[in-house]
Amino acid sequence: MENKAIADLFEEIADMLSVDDAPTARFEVRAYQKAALTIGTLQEPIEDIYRKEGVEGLMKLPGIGKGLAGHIEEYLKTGKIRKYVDLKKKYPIDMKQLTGIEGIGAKKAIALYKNLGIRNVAELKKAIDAHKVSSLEGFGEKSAELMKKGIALQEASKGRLLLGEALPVAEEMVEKLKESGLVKDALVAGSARRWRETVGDLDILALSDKGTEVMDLFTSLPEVASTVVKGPTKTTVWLKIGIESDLRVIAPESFPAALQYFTGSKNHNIEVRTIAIRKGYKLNEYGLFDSKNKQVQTKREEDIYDKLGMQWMPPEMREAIGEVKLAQERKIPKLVELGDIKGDMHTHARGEGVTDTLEEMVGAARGAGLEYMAVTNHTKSLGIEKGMDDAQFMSFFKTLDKLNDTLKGFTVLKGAEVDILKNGSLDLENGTLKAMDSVVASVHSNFKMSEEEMTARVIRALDTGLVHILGHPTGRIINKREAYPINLEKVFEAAERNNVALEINSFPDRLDLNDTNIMKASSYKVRFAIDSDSHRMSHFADLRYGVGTARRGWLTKGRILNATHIEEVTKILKR
DNA sequence: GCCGTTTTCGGCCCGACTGTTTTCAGTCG
Repeated sequence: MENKAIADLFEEIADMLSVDDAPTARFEVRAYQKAALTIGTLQEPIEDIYRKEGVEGLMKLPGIGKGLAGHIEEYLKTGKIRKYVDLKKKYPIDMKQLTGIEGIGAKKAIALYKNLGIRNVAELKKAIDAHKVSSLEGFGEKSAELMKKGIALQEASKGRLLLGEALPVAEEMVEKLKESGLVKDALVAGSARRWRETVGDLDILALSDKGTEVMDLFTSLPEVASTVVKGPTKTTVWLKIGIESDLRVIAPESFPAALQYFTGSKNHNIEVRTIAIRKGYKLNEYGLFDSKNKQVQTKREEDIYDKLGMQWMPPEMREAIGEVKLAQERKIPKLVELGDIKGDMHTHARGEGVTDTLEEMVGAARGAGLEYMAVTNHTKSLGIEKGMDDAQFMSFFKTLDKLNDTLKGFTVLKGAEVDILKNGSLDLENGTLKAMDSVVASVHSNFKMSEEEMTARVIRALDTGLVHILGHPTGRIINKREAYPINLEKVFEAAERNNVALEINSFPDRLDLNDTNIMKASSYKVRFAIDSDSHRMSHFADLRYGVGTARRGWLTKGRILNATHIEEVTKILKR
């Protein structure tokens, strides 16, 4: 996938062009930035588009014309772009690293190079300490100090955080704003509202007419490490968890538009704004305005979409991948919701546990509103997780039978998360597996196989006909481990053939399948299982991340195996 | 460098905030 590399190159070309004095240069800069955004957020590998449709295919992308399509072709063929190489000779600096520091943009980075020969952050640090920066024209003591702080913060920055780490912090801050009585409403917008698997910052909106007081409270919250900028309507802080957070205080008449605007995505907003312009409106974060610049009354986000001839769509869909057209045709699907989930097909619990007991896990599942859970412990080859052998499973199932006799209105299903061994066989006897209600099969070892071998391994497991659910189908751990090489199309075919549901694992660092793979899979006749993979009581709360991911894959309730009551799920599992 | 139901030429989003500037430029989103 070359998308990121090309987007980065375009971004850097834009930065280097931004110091050009030519009157058209600033528009060229914008063109490169827009193209970088398009390519950076493209779902499909750009090399696939080029392979299938050539330069013409590239030119169909928004913001890509003849010139930029030519650059992309050049990069795909030769691995470099001449224009970039030439500019880089002029400015041999680590642009991405320098502009990554708060307060440094392209122009300051280049000014630092021209005047002091600074090429990277290490050299910048030295120059600041030698008081060379503060004496530079256009810079001063304060900006030098700010840069120094920026460097320290960048070093402490965690980049993009898991949604599962960031969202609870955002919710906590929103709660404190609300409790203060200073705001009429507050909520999380941005990529967190879209349930992206990772977030680069947290955008919070507050409805209030006491901007200054709200901001004072915000900057003094215990979650905040330091304040970056502070004004009555917009304040940016660094959070202790290593990312930034923006709070915007919005007036009531602007709230729907602000919510729409700050939820994004940027590409989605560009599409929506284009429609607004075509219909004679102007849409910005303050409101929807008609051709006489008079604000159109909107009470809710829905009203804005409605005025533009569109159906409202859930934030999870707003990634400019076809949802705008669907909204115009009024064909937005009703996405699965957390409340639709009736059971959990993949949990871990023991009769007597080192952590939480079986009874405690059942209590937690009930507390999460579930009607059933399959207990699917690991199998013997996973020693580190105390995997059980055939005899242990059969004896454990007797414990489950006894437990079920004591439960009313809740069912514990018998299952296993059976290891898919290196050769594709399953880690338990067929007879043991046949005694189970729910067999989740997963790969936990030998990740370093070729794509052919891994694909054949998983398909062989599915073709046993003994598997109900394929657990975390790609094995990726966000920010830690890549997906193992596997031909998912072939796996989806095998899942369809064998009536195997594909898991959407809700663990915040797994979310596997992810949104784009769910989309790909949904063209096959397969069900999905949104599972918590709970190892302790608190993990059931993570189901919402799996649901968010399913919604980002545009899934409806009807596609979800465990969005059915116990009677029906039992029927489906029995086949 | 892109783009076209006001244009194949002449437009291209803009507001908040900060620092160093005495009226504005750079950064950010």
